[in-house]
Amino acid sequence: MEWTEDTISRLKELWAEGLSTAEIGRRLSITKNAVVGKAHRLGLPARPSPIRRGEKKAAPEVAPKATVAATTVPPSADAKTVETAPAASAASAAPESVVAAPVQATPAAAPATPQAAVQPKVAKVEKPAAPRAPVKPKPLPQRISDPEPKKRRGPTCCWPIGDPGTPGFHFCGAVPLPGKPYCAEHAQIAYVKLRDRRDNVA
DNA sequence: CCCTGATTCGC
DNA sequence: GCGAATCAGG
Repeated sequence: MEWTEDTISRLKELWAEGLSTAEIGRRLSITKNAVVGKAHRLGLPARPSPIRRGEKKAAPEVAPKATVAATTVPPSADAKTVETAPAASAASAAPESVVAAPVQATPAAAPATPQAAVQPKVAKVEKPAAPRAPVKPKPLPQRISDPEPKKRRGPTCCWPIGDPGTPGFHFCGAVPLPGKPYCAEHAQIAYVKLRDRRDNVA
């Protein structure tokens, strides 16, 4: 792996987005190990790791202090789902780019590439958590297509290009696939099967 | 089993 | 420096 300025930059970016290492790896076409390894060497801030290894069982200190410790939970959350971070960040950062991607909200809206849209695991994402919560008169999501034909600024691919916060940063801007927030080119790398990944010890 | 990230260690 | 192998927790 050739860690060029560009790839490193991209790594940092995605890492900061809160994507999982495997997810980043997929994006950069490398393994998660490579991602983690590099991230570590770069001194990137470690993200909430499930484990803690090399445990030195020293003092059986029970509860020294009840330090509140504001657990900073990055917005990684659903990185593993079908959609991936760029959309999220794009939605929040994009000045005028279309609304948030309705991709996962409307599975049927993406018949183009069933490979990604029809992940069985996606089902778990939708979980009616509030059983007794009164049904909210949720405002219906406005569709992508512009209601005003006259000022029809079509949807644009919101794949991030460059480093957010830097002058050159922008979004792809190409015409996205129907029902998708990305153009054909970026959709191809944005949607990856959960299976068939390179990190499961082939 | 699947996932996750961290560390180790041969290269 | 690199990353596969390994470890370890959910």
